[in-house]
Amino acid sequence: MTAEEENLRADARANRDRILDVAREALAADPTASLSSIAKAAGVGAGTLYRHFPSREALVLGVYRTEIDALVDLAPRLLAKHPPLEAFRLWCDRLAKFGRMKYGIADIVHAATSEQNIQETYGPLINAVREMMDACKGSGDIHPEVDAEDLLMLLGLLWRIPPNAAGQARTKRLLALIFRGMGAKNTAAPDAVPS
Amino acid sequence: MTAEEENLRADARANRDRILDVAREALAADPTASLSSIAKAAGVGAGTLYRHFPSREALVLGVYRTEIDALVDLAPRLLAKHPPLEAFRLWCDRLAKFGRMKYGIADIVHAATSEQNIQETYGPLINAVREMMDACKGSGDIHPEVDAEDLLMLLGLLWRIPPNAAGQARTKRLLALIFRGMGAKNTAAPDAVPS
DNA sequence: TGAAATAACGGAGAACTCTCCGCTTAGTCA
DNA sequence: TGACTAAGCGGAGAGTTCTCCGTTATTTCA
Repeated sequence: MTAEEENLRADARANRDRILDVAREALAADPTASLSSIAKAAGVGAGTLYRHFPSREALVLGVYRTEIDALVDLAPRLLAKHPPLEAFRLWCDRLAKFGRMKYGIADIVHAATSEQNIQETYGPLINAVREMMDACKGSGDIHPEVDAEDLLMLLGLLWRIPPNAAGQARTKRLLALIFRGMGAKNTAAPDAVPS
Repeated sequence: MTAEEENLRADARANRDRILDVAREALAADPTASLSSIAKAAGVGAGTLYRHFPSREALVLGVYRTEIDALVDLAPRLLAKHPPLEAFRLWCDRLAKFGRMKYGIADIVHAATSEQNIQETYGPLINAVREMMDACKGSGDIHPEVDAEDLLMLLGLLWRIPPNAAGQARTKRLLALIFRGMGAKNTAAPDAVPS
């Protein structure tokens, strides 16, 4: 997953970084900012932007790469400190919270689920989920036939929920439903969700 | 929900019908057919098409309105013939099947979940779900706190699954997970899903 | 029936996405 | 260090989406 960043000619790499910098600001200010305006602001042609990020989704994923990596890193750390099921619950809460912060951009990420050019960023996320699920299966906390990709699909849904009070309640209900659907017993207090 | 069809001037209504006719064919042939090409084929200006259907989603929902209505009508008929939970399961299977047939268009429908101008078509679907869920709650088959809109969000997800063999397996797994999440006991044979 | 009122039309045009391909330049090797 | 060779650039342009608003048609009602 670093292949896209290494083996790049110096100028290409500089352009890539510059585009990401500009895009981070532009998208934060307005999630619908046009790609051509981002290209112009970064001082590159549209072709250059599209070569590096073939779609809006790819660019967004690039921009939030850091946050996604952090989420991936979090998984083993939680597993080390908590029983599997609890670790998994906490991780999902964090994932939901991340989506809540990025609402308006989240649907783009979600739409990207099945695109190949996204798999590179998406893959590590799947691995993190799988790792946690395997731990939970090992401890008998969830059904063994539940699939990591299935689950990530469901979790991606959480990112499409508006970040208001009603949305937070819905997130809580859906997470509860999903965990129950995976066969988890009601061990966690439903109010233990950190804000 | 008929307000959009009544109170229309004669020419407007004729245009609306013609657009739907043309769009049905054009979208069946190519789900990415441009809206301007559809407008041209229907012999109306772009403005007219957009006034009737403010977005691609609205047009698609209009085109599949018949099928959606059929799905809505199906709910009470199933409830009359089967125990609540079984009726609900059968209905969800039909919903999944519908999505499978319309793959490529389904994501558009899914994306429209929170748009107001879609609520008219979306509303009856929610009502159908609520009706079945209430029956299931009445018979104690599912948890009382599960929400109809939550569930429809989850079911909408099924429409985004590719209609191949792997996709069908995933659909089955997800439906099983969702029903388990709602608190349903494993009553239905997992192979009872009609193709 | 003949205006007046207003619902609806339709296409020009602004803004955008994405591709194509001739040109430029970084890396390489004798 | 001077060319050679791809990798990379960038902008023109084709195709879209969606809006705006002057024009046209349908109702209504006197």
